[in-house]
Amino acid sequence: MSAKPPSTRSDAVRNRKLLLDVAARTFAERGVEVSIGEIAQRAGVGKGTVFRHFPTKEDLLAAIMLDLLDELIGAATGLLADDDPVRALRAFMTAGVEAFVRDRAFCDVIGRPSLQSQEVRDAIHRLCEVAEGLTARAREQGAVRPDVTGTDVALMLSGIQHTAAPLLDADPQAWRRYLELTFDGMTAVTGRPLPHPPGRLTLEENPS
Amino acid sequence: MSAKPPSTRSDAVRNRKLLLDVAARTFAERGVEVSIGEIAQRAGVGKGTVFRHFPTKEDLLAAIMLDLLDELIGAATGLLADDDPVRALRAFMTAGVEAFVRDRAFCDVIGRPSLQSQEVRDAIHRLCEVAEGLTARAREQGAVRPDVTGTDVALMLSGIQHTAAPLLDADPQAWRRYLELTFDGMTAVTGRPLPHPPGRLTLEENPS
Amino acid sequence: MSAKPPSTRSDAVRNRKLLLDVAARTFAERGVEVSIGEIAQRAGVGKGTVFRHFPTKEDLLAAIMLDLLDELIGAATGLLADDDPVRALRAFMTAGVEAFVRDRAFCDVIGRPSLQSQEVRDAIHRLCEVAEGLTARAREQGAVRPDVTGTDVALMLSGIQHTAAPLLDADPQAWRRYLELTFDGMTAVTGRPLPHPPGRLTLEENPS
Amino acid sequence: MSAKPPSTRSDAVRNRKLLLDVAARTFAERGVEVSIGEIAQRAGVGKGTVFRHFPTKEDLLAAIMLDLLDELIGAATGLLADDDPVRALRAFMTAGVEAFVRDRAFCDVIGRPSLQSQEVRDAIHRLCEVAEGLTARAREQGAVRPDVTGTDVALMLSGIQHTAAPLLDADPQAWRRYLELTFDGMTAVTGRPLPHPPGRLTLEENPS
DNA sequence: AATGAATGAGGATTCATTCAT
DNA sequence: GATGAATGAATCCTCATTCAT
Repeated sequence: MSAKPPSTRSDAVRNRKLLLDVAARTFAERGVEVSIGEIAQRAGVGKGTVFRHFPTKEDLLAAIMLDLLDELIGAATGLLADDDPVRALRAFMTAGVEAFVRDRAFCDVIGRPSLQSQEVRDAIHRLCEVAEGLTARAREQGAVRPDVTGTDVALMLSGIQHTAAPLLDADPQAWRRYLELTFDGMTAVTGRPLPHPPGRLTLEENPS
Repeated sequence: MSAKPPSTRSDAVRNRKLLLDVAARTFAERGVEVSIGEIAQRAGVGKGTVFRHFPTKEDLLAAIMLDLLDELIGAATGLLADDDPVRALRAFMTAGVEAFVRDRAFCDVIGRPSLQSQEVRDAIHRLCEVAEGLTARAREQGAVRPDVTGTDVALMLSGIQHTAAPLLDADPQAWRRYLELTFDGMTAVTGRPLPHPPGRLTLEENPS
Repeated sequence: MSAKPPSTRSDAVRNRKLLLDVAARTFAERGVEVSIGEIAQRAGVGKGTVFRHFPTKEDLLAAIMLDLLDELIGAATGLLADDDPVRALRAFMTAGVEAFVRDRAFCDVIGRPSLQSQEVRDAIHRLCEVAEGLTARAREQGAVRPDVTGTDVALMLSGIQHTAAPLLDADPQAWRRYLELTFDGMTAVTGRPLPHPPGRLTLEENPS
Repeated sequence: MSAKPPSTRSDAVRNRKLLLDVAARTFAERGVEVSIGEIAQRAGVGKGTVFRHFPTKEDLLAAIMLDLLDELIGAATGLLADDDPVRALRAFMTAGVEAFVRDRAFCDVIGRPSLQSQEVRDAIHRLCEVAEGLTARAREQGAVRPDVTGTDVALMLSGIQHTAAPLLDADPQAWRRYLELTFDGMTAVTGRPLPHPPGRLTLEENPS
């Protein structure tokens, strides 16, 4: 009852698609702060249309984030078929960091649980699971330390982006340096286990 | 001459201190978005009082950020005297990540150049320099890879915080895991240099 | 492209008109200092509505001043067709002084260049030009002294209002006395030229 | 009981004088809008000191306006002794217009009755009386038209300033042109009386 | 008396959201 | 369904005035 199914009228479908595209691009460039007004303008539709398709700004944002997450999950799932686990894991992390680098809103949302709808939290959880699939294969083969989890890997994508963030204006590829460094940390053979148990993301609304 | 020095009157000094404390705490908890009105309310003073001490919100934020940065720089400088370079570097990074973990506004400011005053940029630059001092000693002794710079280290502090961010509500120490992983990446002996040249932070205003 | 054209939707048109009316009346009565909030209240709309129609207070003021100036320019242009140049000039000055007398904001704007947008400056310039047209005809026929310009005439409209200002509450027609006196000064045959060259209004923003 | 006599303590006397000077200069340059804070700063005293000497901003303004008016009244009174009535009248008007040209706040106050205290209104009344003295002498000698009054003359001072106002930045002497024109209007022999009875300034508070 | 710290009402402006057309 | 007009809460900031030091 809360999630009214998207209309199937052809113009509405088209508009919904258009809005998602434009909003995605706009949020990506400028973060979650962009106003609905600007998105509507860029899309060439009225603000009312945005709100018809997405009852609140949060809903619109969530839809876009879900798309992004699904894409990433899809890519990761595909990589499970790669017969070189390390290459697959690296490809996944590369794609993941790139997604963050490209999208300021994605960074905002992942970094601020208060911006996450239940659906987004669920998708993040699924992402962690595929990541775990990829990680497990590399782990089993001894290519990454035994105590690195899929959640670790997923979380580090955002961390790598943020490490590089202050450099990205001047050098859009700066993240590659930190991805490599992180990768080396994951694969390092230290003999010492990581000093803190791995995390699990909270699936429920945080009542803070 | 344009920036009048803080008053030395005892009541004003007390209030200024109170304001900095309350504002620092508030910014730390909720990020740069908190309104001056709320800070005033929490401090039990009128809005006008905040503006008397800090002519703009930006000034207040900058003062707090400078304090934080100076503290960190001071700690790092002290660690230069430690005779174990690796221990010193690790201690510095620990302190740095803790600073980010404790303070959402610090994360906001470091991650968004548009929020940085020239003074803040300068302080960040100084921080990178001390970080380089600490890193160089560890590097010279072969404890960290030869191509890791102080700026790398400083940048990674923020990255580590962001990696752990989604876990911190449930587990405030989660960052320790990622600090260790990062540290291992820095110290890993791979034989391969990092794939992208190290960055330099821009010192001037970015005219974007 | 930056200044979106006023909406043509009937309710918006009505509201825009209402807003202009109310704002014009309010500005007229109380000068440029009235707050947007008060105008909105008097118009029975929300503050946001005012800002939707006029993005800044300055824009609203400019729109009203332009209307006023255009009206005056239109009247003056019409008077160019009058076959009695002196009667026409007097009619123009009468209309002009009346415009000032009726409108405190008009006085404020004309008297304070910092309140003038480029469009307003341009309109004032056009007003001076029509005034010159009217003046020239009277001058040619020897009815006004040879060295009185259209700009002189336009400027004196405001002067006459200010002369009478302190009397207007008690006697709303008091300006007629000073208009006559000024007119007599303009038409006086003294044989002596005016002691200072005529002025030209600056068309560009004053960088003071 | 409402007008506490100025203190006679030497430092207080000195401060009062200093404040009047600085405030007069500041008001003159920038009009009645200047903040008390700026005046205090320019005078090198605390805001509290300003309010000790002048309980409200209005009081300070009134004191300055009174000084200005008294000076003008004094000069006019002196000119009553000049044996050339026309020269004297012209000298008075010159001094008067200059006073307005020099002082934006004077213009503001004269033009806006709501800014006038009872004392200021009284002084304006006295000014009109001396002006009448000067005018009468010129009138008797047939040098100005028979129906021009001292109040007319006094009022026109402000009008002349406002006529020239838009030119004054570019040409600080522009008012001379309009003073002459006005003077010629006053002295014109037209045979026609002015079309509206002379005004009298209201002495009481206007309950608008 | 002098100071300048504190106050809070008031002002312009933005923006998510609702609703009449 | 689409539109964009209306709304009003929220934000930063200014300034006359009061009052503790």
